[in-house]
Amino acid sequence: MDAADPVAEVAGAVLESAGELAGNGARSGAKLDRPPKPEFGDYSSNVPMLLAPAMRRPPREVAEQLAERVRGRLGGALERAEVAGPGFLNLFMSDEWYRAAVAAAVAAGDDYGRVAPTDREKVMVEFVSANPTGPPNAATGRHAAYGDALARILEFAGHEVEREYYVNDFGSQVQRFGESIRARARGEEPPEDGYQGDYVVDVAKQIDGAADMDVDELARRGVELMLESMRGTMERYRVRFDTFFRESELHAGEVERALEQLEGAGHVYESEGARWLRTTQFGDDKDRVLTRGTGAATYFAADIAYHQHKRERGFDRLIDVWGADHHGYVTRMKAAFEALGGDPDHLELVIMQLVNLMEGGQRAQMSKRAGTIVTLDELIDDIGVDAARFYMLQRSHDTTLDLDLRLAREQSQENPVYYVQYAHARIASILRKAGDERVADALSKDLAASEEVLHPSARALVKRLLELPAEVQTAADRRAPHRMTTYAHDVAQAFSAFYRDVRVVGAAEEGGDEDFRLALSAATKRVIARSLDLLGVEAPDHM
RNA sequence: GCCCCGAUAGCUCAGCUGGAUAGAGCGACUCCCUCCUAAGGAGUAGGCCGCAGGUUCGAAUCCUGCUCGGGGCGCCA
Repeated sequence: MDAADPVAEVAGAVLESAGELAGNGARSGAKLDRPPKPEFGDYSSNVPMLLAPAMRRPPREVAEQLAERVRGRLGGALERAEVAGPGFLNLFMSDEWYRAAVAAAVAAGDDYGRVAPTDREKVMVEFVSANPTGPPNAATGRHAAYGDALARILEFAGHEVEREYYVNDFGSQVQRFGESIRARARGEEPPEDGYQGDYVVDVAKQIDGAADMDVDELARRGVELMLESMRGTMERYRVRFDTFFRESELHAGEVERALEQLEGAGHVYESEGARWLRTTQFGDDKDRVLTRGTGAATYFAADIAYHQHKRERGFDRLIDVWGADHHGYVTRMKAAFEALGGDPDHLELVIMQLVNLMEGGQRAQMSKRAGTIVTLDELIDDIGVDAARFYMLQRSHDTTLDLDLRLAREQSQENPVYYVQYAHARIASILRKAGDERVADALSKDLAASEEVLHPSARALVKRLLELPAEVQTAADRRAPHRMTTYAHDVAQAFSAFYRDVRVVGAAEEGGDEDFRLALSAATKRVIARSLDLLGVEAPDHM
């Protein structure tokens, strides 16, 4: 049997058998599922129903033929195979198979769950990229948790990943930031369209002679101070960026170069004194301005240069994490990317839906401009990094997230994250009780040779652990870190049932194999730790 | 008007590249610590999976149309 992936071995047996029956063409859509009820076996396949039309036989008859061949292939790993319902093939695995499966997971050690990509890519994940004119807020927290977790997952799935923060340190907003700092330094109110928040006062205090300083210089220094503070918050939030790329760098020639390239490709025209990109050629509903009548480049032009710059840095794939308010920007960005010769499929623009910070049912506003903010730091102070990250990652990125502070605060002990962490700590406690030497000894045993008769709870737990590689793959492929939160919870739950039904330390007293149970517990601990790590959440040994 | 996202249990949401009797957490109610951590466990109640059609052996899942909610439609960034 394939020691590396017991589930793949089962799937392979089914697919190969199907190929023998109907030829290799008839396999698409074939799946190995985990059935909803124990009576339906450990694994089931819909293959018979898919093959039936091609074979011109009733699905259940096809299933019988398939069962025969699968039995031959799997031998002792299979307890029995049954045909059920409209034509499902249900497989019941033997203890022998389960023991070998645990042995395989244990043997993989900390690498368990790591998947080998068919196509290893160099990926850039650009995220947060919040304007450095205000403190990070809850939305920043969602973007940061998502981008970071996605990067962790892609790395674990075998890709080479770089994390970048694009700093918008250029243009009118930054200008207004400088003006606001100067006003505060002079003890005045910021301009109407400036930044009203108190943090501007703090920034002003940190810059000597701010009252008389040039606005551009003030803006520059202010941005650097904000960035420094952002970096601190991100570090606290366990988010690390490989690079901070400043928009201003692009205005020293990169933007002009990108525009010339577009012009050379014949996608640019002049009208009403402005230069336009013919994005309509690439599916946009209207053309977009590159340089204004004043001659100044638009933000769009800079962004084009930025993405061209990314391409030139040799990435196979660019993933940008954007806020919901940027969705209208997607088509034109992809259009520009394509106009420059890029493959639009290799530029992924992930749109994060909003975070609504609620306070006891009331909506808390999050406008950076008005300065009425619950900052990310305040959120972390309130509910902790682990809960904050887990909460932010629990939901799919394309659903609006309601985060009720009062609830998160009150329930911080009842939070799902604590449930998962508790399971981890509990296993740590069991292993402590057994002792390091006992555990090391158990892990070194030939578990496949164990005579442990698995309790249904143990079987359920093993099956959960075996899902890790597929979950990692799915989370990576679908850019869906939230999958790992559900999975982590499921594993914790499966362990709780195992803990309830099966004694680990002192297993011999109830006729069990302590070595096997210790190893299974250790493997579970690793899986939980891994799942949490991919989310950037800690896995404590004590709680 | 156009574009994006959503609509699943009282609340917040998983499940969505089609499978068997639709799940979790929280909330409500009833129980369980002589026993490796009760931050735990067992159970009960709670669903026209927004509506209407369509495709299919099979639809919460795919397609079309509608309804409602959120967001966006600058020579702002």
